[in-house]
Amino acid sequence: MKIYNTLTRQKEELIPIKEGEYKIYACGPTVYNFIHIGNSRPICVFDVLRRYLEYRGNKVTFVQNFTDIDDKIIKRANEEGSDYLTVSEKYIKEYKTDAKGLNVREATVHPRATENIDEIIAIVQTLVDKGYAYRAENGDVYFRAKKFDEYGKLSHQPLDELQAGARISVGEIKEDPMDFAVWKAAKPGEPYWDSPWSQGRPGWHIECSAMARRYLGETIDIHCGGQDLIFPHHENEIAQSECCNGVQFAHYWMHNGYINVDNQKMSKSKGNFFTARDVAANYGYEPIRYLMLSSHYRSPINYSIEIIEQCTAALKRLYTCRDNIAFTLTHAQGSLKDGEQAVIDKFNAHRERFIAEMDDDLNTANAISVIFDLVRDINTAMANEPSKALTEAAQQIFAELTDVLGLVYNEKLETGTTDNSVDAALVEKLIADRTAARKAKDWATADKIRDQLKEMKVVLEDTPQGVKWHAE
RNA sequence: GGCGCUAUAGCCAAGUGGUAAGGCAUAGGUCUGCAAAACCUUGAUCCCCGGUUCAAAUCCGGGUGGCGCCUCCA
Repeated sequence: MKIYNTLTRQKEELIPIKEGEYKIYACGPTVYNFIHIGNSRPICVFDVLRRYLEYRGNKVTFVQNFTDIDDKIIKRANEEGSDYLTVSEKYIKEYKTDAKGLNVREATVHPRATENIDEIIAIVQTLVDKGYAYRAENGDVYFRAKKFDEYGKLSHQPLDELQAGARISVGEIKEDPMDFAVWKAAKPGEPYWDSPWSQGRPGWHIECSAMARRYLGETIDIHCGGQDLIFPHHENEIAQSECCNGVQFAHYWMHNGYINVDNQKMSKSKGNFFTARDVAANYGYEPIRYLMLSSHYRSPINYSIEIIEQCTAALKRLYTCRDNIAFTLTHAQGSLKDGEQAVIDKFNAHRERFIAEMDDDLNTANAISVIFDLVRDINTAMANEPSKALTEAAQQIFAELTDVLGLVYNEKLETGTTDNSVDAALVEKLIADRTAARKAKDWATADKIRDQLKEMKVVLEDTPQGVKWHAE
């Protein structure tokens, strides 16, 4: 498999440290608010990376952190008149609700910054001992960016150019404008932990270095995150980890593109964001996941409601196919018939292509197109009185491929309506009445019943094998 | 100022040398009592101008438009 490595700016063959095992670290959310559509992109994309690696027979250890202590969280707590723990607990819970809705599997470990203070202090201590970090007079501890020769190797920014353009205030306390905080002394009223330098809290970048090392070791295979984290966050992580441990931090760096709104970057600070929760309320979560996978993960996506509706329509086709298979399975019989082996061969060819596309830098857009090609073949086969054996083969490969992408995971495509319950017994009775009316060629009555069912959000399909219905 | 990304049908979106995947929408057809679903058919001089090549959406040069990072942000 090849993936694009931000470090080298090219597609590279993905080779793990230990064959058959991958250690992946993904930067998780700072939990001070509901996640927005943009936040849901890395979550979905890297969930697919993990699923695919496992599908190909690898063991994956996937670590995603929660930043649960941070300026924004403290600010939020002050606004709400609560404390940082209340805020972070609340939004971790909300995050998990959204992640579950997006069909994102729980990470192997979801460490929290505040549960790893000892590890963080240990790393800062090593950096101070080695001369890479220093205590400022106010109790902050800063990293000497210029002391690390390779600083800038991920973002490919020459140090002096960074300085020229950066609007970094040359604080009195820092030796150099490029230096960044690894430990921040608490201001009055702020939460703090004891440390050799001051009562304070960890800087943002150091926590990822600490949690990656504690749960995955000094060198990991893949580090993931959004493109906006390349600088300074990931650059700083590299500096801290490599100066501390003396070995390469991550072999591969993967970064997803942005979600834009009206071609502008969506961000919490701009306020032009849509939360996943809000979109899900009207369309369900799955169209969001579909959208994230419908284009290449490094390309920008321009979000709009129209796009979400197109995604919903596309998904509907997948759900219809799945339902067609299930319906056929209720009456299909026997082993493979003449000519059906050719259909199986076609299915297998689709699987091969699916794998080839995913192997090419996780081309989910093409992987989806393969699934649609498969759907066409399955639909054709299902319309042709297939044997039970063929129907089961169709069901198997459909589930197999959609599961790698984590799509088609609801009992029915959520429409956002609050009441999805249907009285199945009543539906069956009305269908029986309608069937009787149709037999008597009483079309008026038959259509009336169909309209009645439609008002109940039940859609009918007449097939040679009987009436098929589904709730919308 | 430095470093990058991007421009493909009405909309979304693959495709890095051999005359354009897939989805949505549209139109026509098959099937159906009518529908629905499905299936078939239907649509692109690949932003512009040069160049390289037997051959370019794809490589090179130059434009133009859009966007991002360099500051908290997925």
